Parts: sequence; structure tokens; C-alpha cells
Amino acid sequence: MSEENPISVAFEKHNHDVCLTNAMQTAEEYCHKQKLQLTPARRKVLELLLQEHRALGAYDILDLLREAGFNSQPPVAYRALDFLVENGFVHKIERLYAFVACALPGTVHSPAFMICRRCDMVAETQSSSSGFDLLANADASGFKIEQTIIEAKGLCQTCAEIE
Amino acid sequence: MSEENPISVAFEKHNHDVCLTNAMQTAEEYCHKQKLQLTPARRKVLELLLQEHRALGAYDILDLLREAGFNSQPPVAYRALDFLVENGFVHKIERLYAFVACALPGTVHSPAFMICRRCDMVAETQSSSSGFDLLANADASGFKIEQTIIEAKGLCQTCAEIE
DNA sequence: ACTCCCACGTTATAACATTACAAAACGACG
DNA sequence: CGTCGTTTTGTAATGTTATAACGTGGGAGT
Repeated sequence: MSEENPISVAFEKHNHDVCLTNAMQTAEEYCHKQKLQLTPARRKVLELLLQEHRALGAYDILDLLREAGFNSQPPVAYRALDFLVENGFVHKIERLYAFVACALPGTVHSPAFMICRRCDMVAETQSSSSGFDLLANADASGFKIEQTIIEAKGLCQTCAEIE
Repeated sequence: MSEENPISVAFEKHNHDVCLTNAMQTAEEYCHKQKLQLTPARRKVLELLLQEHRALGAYDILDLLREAGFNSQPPVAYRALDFLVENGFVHKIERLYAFVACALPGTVHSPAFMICRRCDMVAETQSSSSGFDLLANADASGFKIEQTIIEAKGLCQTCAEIE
């Protein structure tokens, strides 16, 4: 895994069990260090998201939680998601009203997403971009950027070949 | 107006009547050329959005339509918004579940937005950016980008000074 | 034991968006 | 001038996403 290119990991074959185990372990360690509680509900939501390289809606997650024997009122899912998003384990895909597990947990990063409109796969990549117009424009107008979301919609290679 | 920098128009003093009149005229001409109907409801919604450099929610618009004597079921607003978005007169700000009038109507462009979290102002700018990482990454993984949304949240100059 | 904080349980509701189907307006064309 | 097909609108109902509000319980520190 460690050699894989995070750019396109979602669109490539990989050992998903390892992928999941690693990510969970990273989350455990991070929470332990930061004295945060990775409670059963939070852990389960993260696991559910890690099992897909797809974005899941809050209510999809809620259904899965119910199946797993958890309580299933909306706040249950939203609280877990808020926690995971705040701590960088999960990102929200605004465009889909949905959530996806972070591909680079435990690192400070400014993600960008490629979303396949056909198969709903979501690939995460970095948006660090020195020559990026927006930064210059923000600077010129005195705007202080705190967070930027970048989401590209299109077709992944597989789906592009099918269509 | 024509010399103004679209980068920061929303954050600068400008003659708003002229701004609105110009934009409406552009829309009229475009619709005439394309044989599209700029019906009363569509026109009104565009006017309402042009009167702000802020994003308005669909239900805010609905309220304003009602005040203006229009019918006010949700589909009225959503249909008008769909039309305006499809034809590039209005953009949707995913992050706010809201809509804003286009700052560069009638031109093909790939917008990026700066959203002030304090005063809700929305400034539109261009996202054309040759060196932009995302493009290279998409290319490398065979992803075909069809549309990209870029939304930066932060503080505009005025609000940054206040805080 | 006390209390403070954090997380969770639960009900209700707010906010955003679409489906579905009928009726009316409009344009093109014979 | 009809009338057919397309686009737009009227209207009711419903679906989807997200939050508010308030109470309960459990662990850490004193």
C-alpha cells in the first residue's frame, strides 16, 4: 500500500482489507494521542465508509448502523460524522450530500475529489497548487481563505470506456 | 463597469443599478438568440439574485416571489433556478445550498467562489489554472473531468478587519 | 461523593429538493 | 384558422438532508 499513488487509489485494484485495517489503526493511534474517544458508533461509521471508495449519504449510513444493531435516529449518524470530519478521517462531498473516508488520514491536507457520475466512485487527491489562480485572486481582494473545497465531476477511466 | 475586475467586484463599491441592468440585458439578448423563453418567473428570479452579491436559498427566493405576487410552491423557484443555472446566468453554491447570480453571464467559464462566512457575500472568479494539480492527477488516472466546483470559505477584507 | 464534561437517547422539526400529473400557453405547419 | 407537439406553469404531495432541544448516563479529576 505504501507505494500506491493516492491520486488514483480508488480507481485501482488494491488489497482492501489492508487498506481498511491500516486506516483504522491510524485513527486509533491518532485518537489515543489526542485523547479523543473513538466510540463504537464513531468507529462503526468510519469502518462503513472505509469499506467503500464511494460516498455514502448520512441516511445510508444510518441504515447500515441500524443493521449493525445501533440506534438509528439521524443525530446518531450526524454526530459520528461531525466527529470524523472534524478530525480529518472523513470528508464531506458537498455535491453529493455524502461522506467519504479520507484517503490520507492523520495528515494535514487540503483535499480535492474526482467523482465519477456513473459509478459514484470518489478519488481523493491533493489540491496543493502553487500557481492556482484562486489564491492570487483572494490575495488581491483581501479575502482570507480558511478552507477550499474542490470537487471534479466526470467519468472514471472504466466508466468512460463503457459509455 | 467594463473596467472592473470581476475578481473582487462583490467586495467593492459599484453602481449596482448598472450592474443589474447590464446583466439583465445580456440575459435578454442571449435568450433571444438561443430562442429561449425568459418568462416572468425566470426573469424575476434572476433580478432577485442580481440585487444581491449574496447567495440566496431556494426558499428565500420563494418568499420573495410570493411577495412579488408570484405563485410560491417550491417547483416554481426550482424550475426557474434550473433554467438559469443551465444557461449560465446563475451558479449554485453547493456549500451553502444556495444560488448566486453569475458575475460573467454569457461567457463560457469555469467559476470559483470566495464565500465570506460572516457576511455571506459571494465573489466569483475564474478557476482556469494551467498548473493546477487536479488536472494532472485526473489525466494520470484516466479520469475525464466534466465540471469542477471550487468554493473557498473564509473572511472578506471588511469582515476580517472587524473580527 | 460531587461535579464537570462529554457522549448518547429521543422526539420533533427545519431546511432543501423532487415527483407526478393536469392544465394552459405558444409555435410550427398544413 | 385549426390542431398537434412542445414547453411552461399550477398544485398537491412527498422525499431527502440536517439540526434543535432537552434529558440521561458514565468516566475523570478533586
